[in-house]
Amino acid sequence: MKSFLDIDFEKSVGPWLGRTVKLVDYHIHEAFKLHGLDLTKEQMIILKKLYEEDGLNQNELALLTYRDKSSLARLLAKMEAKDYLKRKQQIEDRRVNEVFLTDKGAKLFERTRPIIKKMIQTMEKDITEVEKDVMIKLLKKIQFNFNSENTKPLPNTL
Amino acid sequence: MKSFLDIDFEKSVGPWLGRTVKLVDYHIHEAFKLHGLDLTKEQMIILKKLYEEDGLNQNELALLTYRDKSSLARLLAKMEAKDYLKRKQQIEDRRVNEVFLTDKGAKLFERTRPIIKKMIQTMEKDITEVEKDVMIKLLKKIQFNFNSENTKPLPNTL
DNA sequence: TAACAATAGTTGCATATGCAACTATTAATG
DNA sequence: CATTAATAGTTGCATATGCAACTATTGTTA
Repeated sequence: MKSFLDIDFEKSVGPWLGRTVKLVDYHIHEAFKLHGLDLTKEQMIILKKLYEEDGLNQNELALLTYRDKSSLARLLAKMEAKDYLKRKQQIEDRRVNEVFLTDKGAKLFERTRPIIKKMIQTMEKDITEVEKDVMIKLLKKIQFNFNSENTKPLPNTL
Repeated sequence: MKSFLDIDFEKSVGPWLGRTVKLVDYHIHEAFKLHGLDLTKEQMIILKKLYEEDGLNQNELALLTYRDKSSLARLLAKMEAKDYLKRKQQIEDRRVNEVFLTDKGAKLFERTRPIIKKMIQTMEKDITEVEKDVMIKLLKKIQFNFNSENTKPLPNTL
């Protein structure tokens, strides 16, 4: 029941992209578990943004991490429960929560760095700088193609 | 609070891959919604596999789609409820469920093809065949790198 | 043959995600 | 100033996902 329509799809980069991302996610998860870090990839990304700039509010974090604000809020709740960060209501504008790393959160993030660094080395082994640049260039082009052919504005999560 | 450790990470392909996949998912979702197809990308992939080979069992489908068997089972349950497919217990081995497309499911899948085809055209606009091959070659290499540096066997879902 | 092992699938618990509707607060406007 | 609009964040409902423990069934083996 193989269809002639399949041909294009099989040769598309889409499935390859998806599977690669899945592998990356899996290996990050495994590495954190192996090192006894109670942390997901998504939570690590939050820590990273706060480590770069502490005191961001939830909206800014959502934009920076391409997540829906509700999804972000729930991530923060879990991380606050684990004492990785703290939300503080801004006094000038009481709608806003500013998010700050705790010492525990900052130290945890520092422990993730060599793990991630090693994972990138593994992942990009035998891939030259030029090839990496080509890949990123192509990924950017794909993203550009989507955005340009789009009448409807993209949601903040993308 | 910018750290020297960031440099490598920012230049890694990882984040670019992730964001691109997210965009692909979003656009597939939007396109299906626009055409009134009550279907997710994941469900479409199941339809695709069954369209190619009807009567696969759940284990085979899980392997083919790189999903956990429990995740797959739940996808099937939803799709069976929408009458896109039907599970039939095998009589020779009553542990096995064979999965068959319904007419509705097959017709639905056929309706997705031109939509997906067009999306791929949009996505890969101004990208040459050579570039596409390079990209896929690099993605394969990344996948190979992960698998080779891995003592622990990968789960079926990858 | 009876006990144990392997296999297919399901279920509980957990993660993450987005959309839409909602609350609270602040800003804008008539 | 009072009503309305905009903004930040939360909550309900839905999707998908993986792991581990479980059931049911079949295969193996002592």
